[in-house]
Amino acid sequence: MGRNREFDEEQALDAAMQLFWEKGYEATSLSDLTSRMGIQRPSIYSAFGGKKELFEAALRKYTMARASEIRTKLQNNPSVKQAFRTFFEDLVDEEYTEGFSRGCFSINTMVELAPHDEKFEILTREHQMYLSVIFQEAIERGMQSGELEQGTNAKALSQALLVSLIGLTVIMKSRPERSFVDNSVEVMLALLK
Amino acid sequence: MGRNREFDEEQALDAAMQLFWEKGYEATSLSDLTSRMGIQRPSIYSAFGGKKELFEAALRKYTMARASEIRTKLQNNPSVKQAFRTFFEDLVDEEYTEGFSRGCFSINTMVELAPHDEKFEILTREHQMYLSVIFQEAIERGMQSGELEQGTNAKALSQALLVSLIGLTVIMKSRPERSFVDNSVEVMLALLK
DNA sequence: GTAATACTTTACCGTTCGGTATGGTATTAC
DNA sequence: GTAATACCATACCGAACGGTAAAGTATTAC
Repeated sequence: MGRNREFDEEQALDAAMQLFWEKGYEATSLSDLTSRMGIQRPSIYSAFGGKKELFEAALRKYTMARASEIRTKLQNNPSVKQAFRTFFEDLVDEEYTEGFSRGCFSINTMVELAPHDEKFEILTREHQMYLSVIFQEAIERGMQSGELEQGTNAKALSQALLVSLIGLTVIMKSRPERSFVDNSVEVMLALLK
Repeated sequence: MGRNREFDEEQALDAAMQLFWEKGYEATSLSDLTSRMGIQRPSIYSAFGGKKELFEAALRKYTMARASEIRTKLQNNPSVKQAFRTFFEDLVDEEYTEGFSRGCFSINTMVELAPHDEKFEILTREHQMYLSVIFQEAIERGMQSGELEQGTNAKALSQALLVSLIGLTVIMKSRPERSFVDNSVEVMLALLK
């Protein structure tokens, strides 16, 4: 009995995710959230708990979506080298096309919250570890198909590529010349051989 | 005429730098600052202007000190390969030795402020560009001495190494297993040949 | 229809925020 | 010594913060 929730919880969470992604945790106020989510303050508390809990839910939603997106992109191409190239180049294209650089929600959180909050240290670490495994599996596929050298250290290489991806994502926030980023991508992709 | 300033401005700025470095801009309050700097609130305003201006002064102090520190480390070793290795390994050691990961003040600022404040976009970009030139000069020295291959693209390589350095610094905030970082460093250093 | 229930809305809570006006105090120039 | 000056410390400002109590409203079960 009783009334049913009027707003779409998933849709509201998505709006919160966009906002936290853009502005980070501290700089996002509850007023920002209510106006963007289209619901009132107590609705946030009844549906999600509080600001921190809402942030965590938003981050979880983001990391799950992002991981499966990356997995798909790397699997869609029969050539592993081409798959990584397209992935990196698309990433750069998107950041330079948009007027604004959101970067990666998980990376932003690693910088803002992970050093002071163990929950987010763990959450972001697990996401990065998961991505590095996705990278590793793609590289191992390339080794099995003969596209990549047999002697390749798939684990170390995937970890280095992930670290480079993070570095790329972060430095683009300072809007360096496009050639800077393009050069870096070329050097990284040359590791795949 | 009139009274002279009682506190050491440079020392107070240094305390502010440490605090902003640890906690970022938004999460650092004026109360935090006054207690750590050992001075009262109006003294901050008369000496530095305001919170944003104090932050900027602290960031400038940091980037200048950091750049010259890095330049020194890369010049101190006759072998460029060894210089980069020591530089990266020391960086990792320091982060894993301390219980707490401050990372790099400029990188933290790139993530927190650069996307929303052009002044810090420019400031952080210029610092990164400066570092990449330091890297490039080191690599070019290595090419002249014959330690590195003549065909090396010094510019692209230095940019890629800088991007990797940023990625390393950031991912360490999530405290991955040490082997993860060590592996990445090995792959990156292998680019120097 | 009725009573119970759970959501929405409004208004408000104490606290903390960045920033400043004010008054006391030490130092300077003369 | 004296007057002018500039720093220091306290107290305070309005605004915004995260969070919640209370009242109104729609929906449910019976």
